[in-house]
Amino acid sequence: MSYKDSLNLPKTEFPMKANLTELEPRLLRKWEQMNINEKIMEKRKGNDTFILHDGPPYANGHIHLGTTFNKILKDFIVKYKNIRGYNTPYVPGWDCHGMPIEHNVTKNLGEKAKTIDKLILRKKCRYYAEKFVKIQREEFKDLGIFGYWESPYITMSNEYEGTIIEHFGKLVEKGFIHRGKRPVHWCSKCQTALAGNEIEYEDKKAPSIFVKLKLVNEDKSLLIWTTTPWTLPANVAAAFHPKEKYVELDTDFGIIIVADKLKKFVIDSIKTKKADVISVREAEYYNGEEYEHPIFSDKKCKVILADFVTMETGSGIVHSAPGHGYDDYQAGLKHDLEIISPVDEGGKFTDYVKQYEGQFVFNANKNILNDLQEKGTLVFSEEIIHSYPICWRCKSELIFRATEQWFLDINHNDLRKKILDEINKVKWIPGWSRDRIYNMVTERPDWCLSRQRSWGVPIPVVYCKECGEEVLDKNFIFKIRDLVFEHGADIWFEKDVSELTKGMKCSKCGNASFEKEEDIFDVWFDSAISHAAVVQKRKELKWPSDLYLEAVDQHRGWFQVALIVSTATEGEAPYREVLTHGLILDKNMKKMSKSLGNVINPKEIAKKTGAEIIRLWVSSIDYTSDQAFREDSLKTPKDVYFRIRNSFKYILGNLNDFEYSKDAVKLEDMMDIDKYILARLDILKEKLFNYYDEYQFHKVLRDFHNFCSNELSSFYFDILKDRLYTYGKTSQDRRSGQTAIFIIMNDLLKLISPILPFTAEETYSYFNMGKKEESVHLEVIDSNINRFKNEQLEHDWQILIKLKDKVNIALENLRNSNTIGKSLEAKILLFTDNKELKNLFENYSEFLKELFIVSNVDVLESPLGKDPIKMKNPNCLIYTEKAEGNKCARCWIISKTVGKNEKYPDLCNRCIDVVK
RNA sequence: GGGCCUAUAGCUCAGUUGGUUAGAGCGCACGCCUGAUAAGCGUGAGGUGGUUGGUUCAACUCCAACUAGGCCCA
Repeated sequence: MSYKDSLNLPKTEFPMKANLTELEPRLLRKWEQMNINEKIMEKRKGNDTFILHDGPPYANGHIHLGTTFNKILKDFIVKYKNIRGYNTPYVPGWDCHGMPIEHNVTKNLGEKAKTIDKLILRKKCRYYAEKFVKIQREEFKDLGIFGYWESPYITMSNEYEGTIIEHFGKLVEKGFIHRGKRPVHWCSKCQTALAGNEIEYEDKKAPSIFVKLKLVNEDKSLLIWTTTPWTLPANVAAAFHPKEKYVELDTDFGIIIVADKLKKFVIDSIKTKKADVISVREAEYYNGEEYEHPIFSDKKCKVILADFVTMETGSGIVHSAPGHGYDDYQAGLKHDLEIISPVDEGGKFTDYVKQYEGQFVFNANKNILNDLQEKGTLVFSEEIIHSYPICWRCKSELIFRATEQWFLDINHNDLRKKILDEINKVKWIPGWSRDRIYNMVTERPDWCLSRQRSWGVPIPVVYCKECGEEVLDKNFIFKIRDLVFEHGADIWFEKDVSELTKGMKCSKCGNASFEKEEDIFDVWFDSAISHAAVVQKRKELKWPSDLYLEAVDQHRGWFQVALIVSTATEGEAPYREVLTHGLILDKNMKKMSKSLGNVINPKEIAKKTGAEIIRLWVSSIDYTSDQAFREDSLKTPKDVYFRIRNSFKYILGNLNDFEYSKDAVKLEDMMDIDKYILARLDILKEKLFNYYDEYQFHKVLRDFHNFCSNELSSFYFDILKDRLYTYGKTSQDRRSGQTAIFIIMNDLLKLISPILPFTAEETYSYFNMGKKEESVHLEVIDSNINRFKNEQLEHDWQILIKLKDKVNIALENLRNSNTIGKSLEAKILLFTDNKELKNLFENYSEFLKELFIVSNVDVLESPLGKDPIKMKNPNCLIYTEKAEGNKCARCWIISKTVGKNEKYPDLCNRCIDVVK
């Protein structure tokens, strides 16, 4: 007969199949309805805070795998700190101004863009940004991320824009802001500066010329090569590479100086018959040497040393015009060179260059060549075709032209040094991240704050119409700030300048009419002040933040700009810790980009597998290095997920008749194996707490999964089954096991809830734990990790488990010889000469067969004649046999007691007691 | 070209201050179970440690160069 009904088999509604794509929306709705964030904040009020300040993603397009990765990592930390009881307000934010949005909006406008009113364009940009803030917000929420989604920070809000202006005022007040020249890509047809992604490249014809620059004191010349003769009037220096050797050559064109490595190239290019090497010298020898200006003969210029000089082509000596080249500009700053840019907005020479005044630079090339020729300094000239930057809109060739810009002086008031000091106070994770930003700050130039664009926060400065004097006045700026707080930054463009400057007079000439600055702030300035606009202003937050967490590109970006502004205005860093993660690349470790067509949409994946699996994937990898995402990247996380889920299901099923308050067994009354597994639970908790605290999520997941898989499923649960199923329902031993798995469930749920918030919530709803919160995320995990630790048990069980592994090998041999199928058909015989092990066998004499899941275990007095499996240290011989007796119809154990009882002829004694 | 990073089994990761046969999970192969069953258990096969040199009695671990890839500059 069947005794199945008399068993306590697991029973639960908790579905084996997760069906995450159905579960997740359901729980999201639940959280939305109960307003989970508000509830959590209410519950944690007054507790220690942990502030993770969100770096704002750009409100352009849908979220991608990188932003998904980043937000999930942040959520791990916020949810972990929360379950540990911290008050962790998380305010997500968006970066809303800037070129990419303006560019997209302008592109959509087509021809109309050229004539559109600035205010209307700004309005369209605002709609555009709003649209994507909404889209991204829903996409982030779908990933199970908690936070102030209903009141995020957006950099285009009145309050935020006002704070940007306020901080500009603070910087002005402290003397960090100055005006200076800087070369930018300039379209002389559109008469506007262009940003990086507005520049296209096309093959264009250009002159390629070698020109002699005569040394002042000697009858020798430097030889330079250029493809932009029109920049020669702006020449201020000749750059040598500091680490290269230079040779003096006696040629058909006189004695010329070129880089040793390029002499052959030069000789071939200029077609000189004579080329005798007179000397070879280090670049340093020529440093500071004076030469005659190529255009203005009475002007003297100097040789400088600069790293950017290449040995790929040319002569190894670069004609340097800081007003017309970025390298030159950088070198110019370093060597304090004059920044000359004698070219007007239309690309025509100004009166600085009398002989070419009014000529369009590209047309002037010809005349310049002629003049050089006449002078005899033009050594060689030809036409080449090379890739040249052109305007994305009108396709005309761009020039590099120095323009007036606003700068933040990185060296004012020792700022650079202070920033470096602050860097040393911050904890950078991983450690090398400190070196990276330290080197960057050491090298970086002044920060150019101004952009010649429309969509951004205006720079609140006016110029005197009469004398051109700039009014950089904190009182004026703060007045504008107040207007912006009230009306938004559009007010700057809406109001007439006379209204804005009412009552003001030029401090220089006394005139009262002004002109508005039309430039806006670099968007990095927007996000740089989030620590002030958000962390300082929101009452639920606390400055400085505990943590910033962004990808590795933010050392140049957000980490750095925030640090600069904060150090300049507050005197210290806005964060205590900075965590950097790598980037998500495609399967070939290549960057994902639209043009390569290898972009993976997280929404698509989530639709198929659920966000939970993406979260598990995020937690499974070491984020400190870049990660490849492949189609099968989610395969392992899926398997891991099902294993974890099944462990939960097993526990829930076996607790269906258990009520902790009534049925729990006291620790001292529990069976040793139950005490042991609880000791292991404490050890697991201790490790996971440490890993979480160090933000090492892949170690959290690894150990959590190993616990579920090794310690629970294949070891503890497998052994426990017999007891849970066949023992008397209310027997102490069965209740002991249930008590253990109850405690395990209670901790595991909370331990994994930061990584698997949906599954933890689902499991929690099936978990009968008496008094419950509305959500698992309102719970706090017991921080005590020394409840069950027991060194003696740990020691003993280490040996027993080692023995079980050996027994498994013995059983496998028996199976392979077709003697048994399942282990219950076997009997184990053990022999040991080790005292400690003998003792263990005595203490666990009744338990050994449960441990091995066999029907019988005999401890022998002496070894048997047959071949045993051997264990070393402690020594033990293991023999196997087929168990003797009959199979109990109820518990399936083979026992000699089966058949002895008339009433229950097919049951063993143990089961008869239960069934009775 | 410069600063910083990465490179251990098919995949994701461990490997204490250099010291015996380099570990785990997943996957894979084979087998068992059929009372966690679109589950569970067992056993096993997988690694010239990116490459090449060097230091050392001894290097995955230290040093150098190189290769491939990444970020940020240029």
